[in-house]
Amino acid sequence: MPELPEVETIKRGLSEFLINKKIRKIEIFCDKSFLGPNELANSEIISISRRGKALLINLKNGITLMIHLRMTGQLIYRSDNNSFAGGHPSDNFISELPNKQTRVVFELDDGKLFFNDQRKFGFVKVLPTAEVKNDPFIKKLAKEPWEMSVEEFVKNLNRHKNSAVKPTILDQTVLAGLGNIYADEALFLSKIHPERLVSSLSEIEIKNLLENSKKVMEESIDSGGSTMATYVKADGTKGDYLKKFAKVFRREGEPCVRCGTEIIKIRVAGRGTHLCPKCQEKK
DNA sequence: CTAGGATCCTGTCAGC
DNA sequence: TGCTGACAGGATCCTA
Repeated sequence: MPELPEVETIKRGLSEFLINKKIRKIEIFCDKSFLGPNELANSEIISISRRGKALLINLKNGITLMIHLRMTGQLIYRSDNNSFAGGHPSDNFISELPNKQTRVVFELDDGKLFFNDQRKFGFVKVLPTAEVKNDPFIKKLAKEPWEMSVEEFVKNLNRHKNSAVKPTILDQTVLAGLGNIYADEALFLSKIHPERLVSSLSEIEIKNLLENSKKVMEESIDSGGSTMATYVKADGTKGDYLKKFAKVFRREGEPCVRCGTEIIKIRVAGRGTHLCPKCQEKK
């Protein structure tokens, strides 16, 4: 997915257009993508928030729409005067909608919000705002790196002493927000090999890892995450926002920016993983 | 309880 | 051209 920075960017982008607007109608093209009753006609959006990678659209009637984009989810807003799109970068940002990847359409009193999702792993879930905190995913979710103390991070990591560090920091109950891109980037900045066991990490390395997790996600938020604005450049050609800050992700074969060694791609716990074999020694 | 692999689903790309 | 397998910005479920 769409990791924490993309969801944060969507939160900010959609807030500009959706606050105080009413949802007139919800059209569901894929039952798997919409969990809960469709009884939200004329409900007003009062705020949009976020917990980890989950987007929360809060309605005046005490209902919250929890949206998780998972791997390929996108939210695309269009009206006569405005448009905004974010999430998994693809031509859906600019193509005619709805299309065959459209799963849910929210008709607003001003424009439409499309939930597109190629792989159908993502979902929109209807639940009482007061129950959001009891949702199984939200309930287990760890703090985001900005709120996480080193002590708590150590404690959470130590539940997985015998696991490799990369899958452990991808575990949202250990630290909220990192996904496959930012995990690789944070490990590169921290000079930690992704396959190192948690038990082998020093106090300093853990502290650096937490700091760098913040840093990579902040940088991405500052550059606008993955949205229409970064997907399509002003001249209409396609941009690649990843190239702006990613030092290792999808850079296999290119020289390391620190030492010039060729970046390699390996597989760790089933996920494609990018690293500099010299800066990130396995030990 | 943890560890690790399979699984959900659609689409694209490399290699024959 | 067509087929086949690998892989994908995530998280859960199942088994050991």
